[in-house]
Amino acid sequence: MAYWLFKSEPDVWSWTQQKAKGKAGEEWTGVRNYQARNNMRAMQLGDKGFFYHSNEGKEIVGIVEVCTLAHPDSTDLNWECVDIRALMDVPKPVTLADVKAKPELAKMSLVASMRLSVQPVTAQEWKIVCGMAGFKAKEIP
DNA sequence: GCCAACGTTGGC
DNA sequence: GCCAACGTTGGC
Repeated sequence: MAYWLFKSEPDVWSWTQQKAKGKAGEEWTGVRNYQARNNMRAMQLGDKGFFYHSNEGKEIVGIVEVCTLAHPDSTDLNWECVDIRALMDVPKPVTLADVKAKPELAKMSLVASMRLSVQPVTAQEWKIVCGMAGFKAKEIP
């Protein structure tokens, strides 16, 4: 099981909209970057990810799960995407400033590869961020 | 709204 | 295959 981070501008696609899609989930369309696409190709069913609001908020607001493997992006068949579904809110959003303030997270893609829109997250980073988000050790998704 | 970082494109 | 020009992302 791997962990990821999905960035979205709330103006374009927000966590509220994602949650409204429920268990069915929604295509993560619009990625036009090879590295981000390769990350999606590597995803397995059941992989989990953070849902991050860029621009407005600049914070991790929820937990999602990959529910469809990479397939052609319906908005441009030359590209690919996965489907993700919202699992739960984060008890307390984790802001970019929070992440930057943690020396242990200096290597996290969110800080180190700022512009990448679909990023890998290590198991350790996942744990730390979940802790910051208010999950108790036993509740970490 | 500005601009730095960085990916992509295209001329050579 | 190099690299300058250009476009886009996203923090500030």
